[in-house]
Amino acid sequence: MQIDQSTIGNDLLSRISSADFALLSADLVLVDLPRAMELSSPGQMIAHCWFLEDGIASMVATSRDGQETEAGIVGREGMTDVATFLGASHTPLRSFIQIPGHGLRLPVRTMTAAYAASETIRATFNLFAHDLFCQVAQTALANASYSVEERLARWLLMCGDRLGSDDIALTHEFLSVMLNVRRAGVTLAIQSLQGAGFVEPRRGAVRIVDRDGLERSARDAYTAHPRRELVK
Amino acid sequence: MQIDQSTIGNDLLSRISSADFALLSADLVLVDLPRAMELSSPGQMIAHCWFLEDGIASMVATSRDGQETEAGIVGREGMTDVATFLGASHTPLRSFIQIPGHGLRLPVRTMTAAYAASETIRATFNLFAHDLFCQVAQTALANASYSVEERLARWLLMCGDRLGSDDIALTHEFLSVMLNVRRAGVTLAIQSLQGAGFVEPRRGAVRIVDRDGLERSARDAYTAHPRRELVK
DNA sequence: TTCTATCTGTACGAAATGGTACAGACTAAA
DNA sequence: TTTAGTCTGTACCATTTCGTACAGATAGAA
Repeated sequence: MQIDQSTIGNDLLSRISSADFALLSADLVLVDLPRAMELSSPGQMIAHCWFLEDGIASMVATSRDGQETEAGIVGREGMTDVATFLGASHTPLRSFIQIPGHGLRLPVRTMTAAYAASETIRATFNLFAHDLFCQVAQTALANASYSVEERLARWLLMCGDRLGSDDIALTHEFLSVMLNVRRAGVTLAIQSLQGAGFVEPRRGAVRIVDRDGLERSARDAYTAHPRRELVK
Repeated sequence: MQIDQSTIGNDLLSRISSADFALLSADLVLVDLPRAMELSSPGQMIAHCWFLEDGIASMVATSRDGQETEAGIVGREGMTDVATFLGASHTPLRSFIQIPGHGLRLPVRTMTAAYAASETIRATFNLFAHDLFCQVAQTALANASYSVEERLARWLLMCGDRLGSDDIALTHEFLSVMLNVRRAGVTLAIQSLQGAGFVEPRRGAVRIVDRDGLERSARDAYTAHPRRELVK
């Protein structure tokens, strides 16, 4: 059963030409993406690419001693893992579903074949890879230079962008793991942002109520929405 | 005056086939790379790619408020900037020469044409891009999870790898900017590593005297040498 | 040699963050 | 409605790192 390109919410898949889409469509499978589902694991061969339609996947950098920090996030504007079309059979990053949703699964073999066959697919996917690269570099900067509150603000904004929503359903505990800070530190940062009137805490969630204010809170840790370059 | 591939010390250029090399060689220009030379600047069009033969280039992530942190480094194993062949006309990163040396300059136009023309060039360069991506992700992790001393140890090891030397000629002041820590913090970290017998400070330089010890100091912030995957 | 600029070592309080613990609030299941 | 589990708010001290300052050491220029 073929998937109709016009019904697709993933930006990469909907933007490519119908000829390019035809290179992929036979092997695309619509799947549920429940919370915590692991999309790729460090050190393991990657079997599938994942194109998100909604929800958010997180890419975390890991070290052998168990440290984990989020390097980047991907929503409907992208896919995981770029290692596949860049020719690496595995990745040191762990990708998993942070906010559940739906997406499309594609065997790596089909991805690499289409990438090899079509210059326009390469152009589209390479730009996404570059975009993600920049996001990760920005995360490295944020982790070295900005306070917990600023990093949290950046993170909420990036999630909001990708969800197209101002409700971000994640616990303080979870946020603290992503940002590599204390759980109590997240609570304090949220309170501070709440005091300024930028967010409203809920149990198990945070709601953005003043996006501009939140952007100011993030200072320049949060810059442009990554889609901008692709969409322009 | 053509450049002979066999005389080239850059790993990317020496590894590609002679047919692939022929796509580039007419436009390659051998250049000196003095300290602080800017190879690409945030927000500006990229005119040339740079292939290092020795020395080290630094890629720093920048924000508008003037924060700067090193996201990754590149030596003879690679080039800058990956944005060129990934199809982005500019990059948010600033690249400059950290440790002077020599290299080859190539117009972006030639790079993109060769990338479009040759699947094997794509394979080689894409793997490098993925490698660099992983390095930057690891930097994001290090910045969030490790102490100044651990990050410094990682950084010295990465430099040593790329230089093929244990003498790293950089001042504390410079290191502090790269790591986004106090200059005095670098001094203390070096003293600690010296006390353990892993490095020896010189004026304007640090010498690695016990590589294994330094690796232990870096804990798991420093993992594998990035060349491993490419060379294997 | 002498001078000057740069680099390094050291010190101090201030601020941010970590580690940990515990109580109250909320939610969902029994 | 009760109960158990989870989540959030708060507190305390320890540790790391920052900001800053200044003196001594070193290298190169005059």
